Parts: sequence; C-alpha cells; structure tokens
Amino acid sequence: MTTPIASTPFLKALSHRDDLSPDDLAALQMVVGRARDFPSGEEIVAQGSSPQHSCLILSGFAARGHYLKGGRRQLSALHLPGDFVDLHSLLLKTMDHSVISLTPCKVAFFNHQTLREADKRSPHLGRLFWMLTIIDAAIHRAWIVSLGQRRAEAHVAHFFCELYTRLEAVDLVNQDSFEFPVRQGDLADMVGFSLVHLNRSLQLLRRKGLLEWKGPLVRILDPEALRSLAEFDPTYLSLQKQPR
Amino acid sequence: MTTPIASTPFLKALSHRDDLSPDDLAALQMVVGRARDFPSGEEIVAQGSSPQHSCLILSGFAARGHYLKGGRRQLSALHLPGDFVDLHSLLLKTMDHSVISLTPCKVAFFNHQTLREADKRSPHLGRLFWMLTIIDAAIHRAWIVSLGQRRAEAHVAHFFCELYTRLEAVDLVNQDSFEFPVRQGDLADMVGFSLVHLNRSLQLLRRKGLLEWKGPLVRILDPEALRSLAEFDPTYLSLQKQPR
DNA sequence: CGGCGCGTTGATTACTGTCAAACGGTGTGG
DNA sequence: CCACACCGTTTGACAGTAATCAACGCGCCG
Repeated sequence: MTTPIASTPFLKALSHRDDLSPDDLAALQMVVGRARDFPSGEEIVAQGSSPQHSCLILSGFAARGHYLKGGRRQLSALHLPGDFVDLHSLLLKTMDHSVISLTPCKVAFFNHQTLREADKRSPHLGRLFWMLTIIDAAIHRAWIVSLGQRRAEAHVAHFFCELYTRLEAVDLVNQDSFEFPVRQGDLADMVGFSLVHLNRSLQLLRRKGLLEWKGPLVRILDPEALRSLAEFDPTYLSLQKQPR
Repeated sequence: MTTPIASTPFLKALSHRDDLSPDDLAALQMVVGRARDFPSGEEIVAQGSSPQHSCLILSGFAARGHYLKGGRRQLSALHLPGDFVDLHSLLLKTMDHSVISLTPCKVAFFNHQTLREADKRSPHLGRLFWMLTIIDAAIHRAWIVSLGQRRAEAHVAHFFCELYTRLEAVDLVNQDSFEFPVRQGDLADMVGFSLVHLNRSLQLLRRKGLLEWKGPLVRILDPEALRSLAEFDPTYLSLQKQPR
C-alpha cells in the first residue's frame, strides 16, 4: 500500500508557512511511501535504531519517548496528523529516543534516499523540511520554558493552548473542540509530573471553566483566559506564510 | 573587522561529525562575517527581532533566554565556542527568544544571503548546517528529560556531563577541568530551579567528590560516578564521524 | 457478574521555592 | 593601608508545590 506524501494535514501544515511552487509539488509527488497502521501504545521507531526511513503521521497521535531507570519516562514531544516526525533521522543516524503511538495511528514511511533526491530536485522543498525540524526545536524550547518556570496549572494550560493552535493549523478543530483520545498518564509524562498531580491540575482548569475533557473530546471553553493564564504566545509555531 | 567562518572550535565541531570535502571548505571560505565583542550579560540577538544574520560563538558562553511576567526567566540552551547559535533564524524570520552573553563573548555574524549561497555551492555543507540545528534539538530533548524526570542533583550532574562532553569536542577541556565562568544564578535559570536550591545541589555533588567549581574553573573529579548518577548517555550529541 | 483499565480522591511525605541575612573576595576612595 | 560598597555565594528557617501510596469509582467487555 502506497500513499502520496501529500496527506492533507501535511500539505496544510506546509502551506501555512510558505507557498508551494509547482516544482515543490512535483518533488513532493515523487516522494511516496508505504503507510502502516499502529495500534495504541506501539513503538513506531525504536530507540537505538538507525532508520532508513522517516515517518509522517497521517492520523492519530504519537510521541517521542525517553526511558530512564526505575521505569520513569519522559515524553519530549507530541506529534499530530501532518507532522513529519523523524526527519532528523535523515542526518542523525542513531535514534536517541523512540517514537510511540499514543492512539491508533496511520503512519507513512519515506525512504531517506528518496527524500534526498526530492531535496535535490527542489532545494526550496528541502528548506521547508529543514524548517519543520527547526519548528520542532522551537516547540521543544517552549516545553523547556513550561517545565522550568510554569507551575502545574499554567503548564497544562500552555500545553492545551499549543495543542489547540497546532490542531487548528491542520483543520482538526471543530468550533471550540477537538479529538484528543490520549490517556492522562501519557499527558503526565509530557508535562513531567505525576498522574495524580496532573489530574488535579486538570480539575482546576475545569472548575475555572477554561476547558472540558470528556472521553476523547476536548473543549476549549475560554481560550482567552487560558492563554492569559499560560502566558501563551504562538510566535514560536511560525504559523505565518513567508518566503523561506 | 572580518573573520573566516573557520573559527577553530567550529571546524572541530563539524569535523567530529563528518569529513569536510574541499568543496565544503571552499564554500566555508566564502562565508565571512564581522566579529563583535559583547560584555557579559548583553543581548546578542533580541527577542522579536528578524535578524538578517546568523551568529557563531568564537569565544565565551551564551544562552537562549525566555522572559516571563513577574521577572521569571528560563534559559533554554547554553552555547559554547564553535556553536552556530541561530542558524534557525535563517528560516524562522522572527525570534521567539533572545540570545544573551553569560560571559564576555566574541561573536561572528554571517549574512543570511551568503549562507544560502554557500548552501547552493555545497549542498553537503548545507546538510551539515541542518545537522547542527538538529543536534540542538536533540540537546533540547535531553534538557526536557532532565527537567521532567530528574531530581535536582541528577539534573545538575547531567548538565555537567553534557558540558564536559561538548567542551571536550572543541578541545576546551584540560585534563579533567575546564573554564566555566558563569554565575550560579544563570545556571539556576537553565536547570529551572531557584538559585538557593541549585547552590545546595552543587554542594551535594562537591561533598560526594564528583566535581569542584571554584571561580571560573570546573574540575570533574569522578566522571564515571557523575555519569552514573545522571544516567548520562552521550548518543544524543552525535559525536561520531559519519557521512551525512 | 467479575475483571480490567482509566480516572478520581485522600492522607502523608518529600522536594523545592521564598525570604532574609551572613559571608567572602575584589575594587575604590579616603 | 584600611574602610566600605558591591557582587556573587552560602546558610537558615519556613512555606508551598508536587510525589507517593493506597483506595475507591466507573464504564466497558468477556
């Protein structure tokens, strides 16, 4: 089974940042990869491996996982549909972490060699790939700020502001709500505190009427208050169309 | 005043990761930039600005700073001699954070246009630039893991393991010691805890005989114990020569 | 109906932050 | 040469946030 790289959310993510020339699109067309389904909680890319492919999330949520002794775990990134998850394995050779599915996921794999050829054909497209990895780094920095400086409630608020904004960019938001069928334990491992404490932080936000999270559905009830509580500034997501 | 990009530590950092072809070196030669001195505590690149240049640390220590309301601040990265600090501004347009000097710094600035031309002349060199930004991202993830999962003592230990390894890669380590003339308050803002608590964590490490830090000089007394305490695995620094 | 996975709650402990003051080295001026 | 001010480090006491341990609730499925 084969799918064009032009998965809808991926194209949306790109075209939010820059215009795609016919050349870019042509180069994109030549990059096709096999798609594969993963159940929830599966390892998509293994820590320590040296992938020959980079993967793109077509649907579902995935994360980067770092495992420590004593069973502790930190998730250093959340990836959503349209995210080119491990472009960096193109240059880094050996994975220092693993990529896991947090929900059932459909994932497309792209051969590194093919990606290099696409880059040669359209250097501009190559720069856009570079840009995607740089935006990932910017998101990492935002997480570092939350982890280091925000207390639990504001940290969680910031997380949802980011999620809301990123999902909006790939048209996965409906009015004020979106699907987020992730377990609280996984979110706890992203924000770096215990499940119990995360749960209590969520309740604070709920009781203040800022958001709702029932089953798989999140509703952002008061985006403005949420942003203000989190001191959220979306600049780092680079959601502006500009020549790159 | 003008300096070749071929600052010694920068070349060392690159050649630790891959061989440089004559073409790469030629392309590197054409990229020259003005060097400038900054006193300690100065803003090198301002948050919110849209730089036309990317900067490379020739000497001294710099950091990325994120400022929040209430005077809180998080430093999301530490940069040492040879680090190409804001290559990402080439693609991101507007800075979501600032770059500041933690010590007196000599910094070289490289015009974006020139960098693009060098990339065109040597796509391999361009890939190496990309790689550098990807390694920065890997370091960010390592910091996220420390912030989220390690308690103070291990977090600081991990910080010094990383610092030691990165400085070694640019020949700035002498036996078991290196210069690190940074204030504890700045380090506290990197690891995300209060100055008082950082100070106490340092004392733990000292009392255990793992390291010494007097004035500007750090001595790693027991690297093995330090690594073990921190669960430090240098894979993420990609210090292996491989075709990229 | 029982078991299971996930969410929620309570009680207690431990870690980290905050406030405030003291200490020590260094540079300047009388 | 000493007093003094300044900056960064260190210490002490206390408050507050988050982790841990353990149990309970609840919906879903066999």
